[in-house]
Amino acid sequence: MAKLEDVAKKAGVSPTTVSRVINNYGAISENTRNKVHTAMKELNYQPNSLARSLQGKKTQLIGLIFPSITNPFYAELIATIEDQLFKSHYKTILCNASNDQNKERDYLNMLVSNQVDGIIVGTHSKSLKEYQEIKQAIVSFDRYLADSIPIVGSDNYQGAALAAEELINSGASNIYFLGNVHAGRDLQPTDQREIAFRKTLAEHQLTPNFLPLSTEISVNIKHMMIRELLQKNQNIDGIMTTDDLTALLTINVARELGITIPNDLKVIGFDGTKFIQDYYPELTTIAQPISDIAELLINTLFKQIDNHDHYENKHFILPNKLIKGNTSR
Amino acid sequence: MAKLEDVAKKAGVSPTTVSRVINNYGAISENTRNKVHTAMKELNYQPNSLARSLQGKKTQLIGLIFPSITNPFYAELIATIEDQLFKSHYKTILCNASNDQNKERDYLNMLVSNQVDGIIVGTHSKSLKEYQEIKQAIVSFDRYLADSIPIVGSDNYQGAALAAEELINSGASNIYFLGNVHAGRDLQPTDQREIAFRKTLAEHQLTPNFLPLSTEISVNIKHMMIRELLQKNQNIDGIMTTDDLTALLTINVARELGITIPNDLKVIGFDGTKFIQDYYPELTTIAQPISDIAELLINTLFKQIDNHDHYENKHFILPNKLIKGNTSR
DNA sequence: CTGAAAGCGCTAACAG
DNA sequence: CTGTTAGCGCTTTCAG
Repeated sequence: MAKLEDVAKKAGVSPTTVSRVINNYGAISENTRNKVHTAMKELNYQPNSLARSLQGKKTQLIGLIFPSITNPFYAELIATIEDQLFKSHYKTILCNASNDQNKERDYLNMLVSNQVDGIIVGTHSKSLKEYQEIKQAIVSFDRYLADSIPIVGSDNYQGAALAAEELINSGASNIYFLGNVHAGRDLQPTDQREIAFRKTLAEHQLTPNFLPLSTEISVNIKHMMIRELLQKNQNIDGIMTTDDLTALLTINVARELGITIPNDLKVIGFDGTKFIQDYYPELTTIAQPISDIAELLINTLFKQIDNHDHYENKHFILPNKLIKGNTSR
Repeated sequence: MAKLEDVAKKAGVSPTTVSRVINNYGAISENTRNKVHTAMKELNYQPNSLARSLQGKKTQLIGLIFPSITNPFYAELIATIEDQLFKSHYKTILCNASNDQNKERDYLNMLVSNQVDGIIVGTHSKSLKEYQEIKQAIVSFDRYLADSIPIVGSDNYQGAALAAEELINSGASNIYFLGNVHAGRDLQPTDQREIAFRKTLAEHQLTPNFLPLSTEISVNIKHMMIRELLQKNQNIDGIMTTDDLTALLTINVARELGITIPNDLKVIGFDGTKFIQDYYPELTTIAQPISDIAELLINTLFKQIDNHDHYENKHFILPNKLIKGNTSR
């Protein structure tokens, strides 16, 4: 691996000069600049980022910690963030925490050790105490980590209320909520979905019903649980889920059991990724504004990096939209 | 950010001693070890990886360059690789090249500058000449990059032949191949799918038909093109696609047009991710051995890193499997 | 416009 | 068992 000094020798100049042309710093004669460029080409020189960042220069690296990359919602959010960061000349280090606290901690430490300029956290398990002590710029997607860490998310309350109303307007009255149900301790932003569901149904004098489905359990088991629910409870006529994949599962189960959608049963999902709109357009769902979320996450991070802004108990909330398919109405 | 020297002062020892306890190197008395640990805790010390790696120590970082993370096949392959690497105490830097040559080049340079211990490349556009000059350990998924870069992939020929035979055995005779069609210049491993398709049909005295669908074009346009094909060509009775998503699209179009699957039309996909098996179990498809691919990619990389093995025109090929759903037969 | 020298945070001989 | 010293590859005063 050629180093700066090699380039300097080859070009017949000092290391300082080479550094200057690389960084476009100070005044350099056209002649020496050319000599240096030629030498760099010939040696196939790649600057060593480690050495450079060791001086305190920015790494131009942003770490993302997310619970999963196989879930289309996270995949699209991550891809959008990555794309926008790239356009701002930042590279992304993606860490897949897999809903595993220890892994999350390891990756967080790795990011800190590698001096990333900022961190975007999207994990949804209970939060690590380590976040309290982070010195770098940091922002969270839809989850409380610490008072000093700003949160960006969609309006879970509004979205879920929209979903419940859509089911009710479609004529459903025996409605179930499938998905993560609030554990009991600290309230996270996504718990607003459950709260909105209860409230909206109450406003219409309807009883809210629940099938708790933790993110931990396997898809096959979820499938089985939904199947049991629909078999035992033939009068269910409305289901809202906390993500689109569970809605897909529900539709599959309904088909297996000969339940007609939307006549016998109305289904509405949550997330509304491009993936679902492309490959499962029939699904009615609540679409989160992925692109806006990404942009706001990044802006909030950049304000910390560039202006040393500091936040305290800050929560940015973006509105969701209803996408009407054929599984409701 | 506390540094090693701060810890040393606080513990009343030399920097070397602190370095020794951090790296578990040499002999240290229980007493000093404790003092150092206490000091580290109190200062919330995180070693600076950059400084450490600058000495030539390994970074324990592996870079992945993939064309997309929103495609379920890549998402699952990436997640599997990441998981296995993590278990071997390597962290992953995921780079999303988005089918963009310049982005791919930028990320490659970034990985080299950041001194990653190895690189796994899964992009499928035409290859950058930069790969010729890479000095680090490197391995490619299903694509030729340079003679010195080993390739790991599934048996595209066998998989596609399996798919074509499944359609023929299901009674199809007017069969189309939808997906990437070989451009004409250099032959990539995935081009074997098209070759196998032609060959297999010829063996059965059938004419191969094609609807070329580049990965570049948008899903909506693909949808439209498939719709036109099926409308104009009512006697098509078999379709094989080069990925499962295109198969999903085909099924959607068929439903729109009132074409019954598998009676009127048999469809078979390619990839067979867990995602498809979970949420679209009816699809008949060719499953790539994702977990084996991940393992072999990593082993091949580790042999270069640990044993300084060197490969020349090496191509590892893993077999595919048929997964029977209800869209064929 | 160009160079010499110091130092970023850490590790690795070499001493003791 | 512990400390001193030099140096990884680069940037950055400070001189000229």
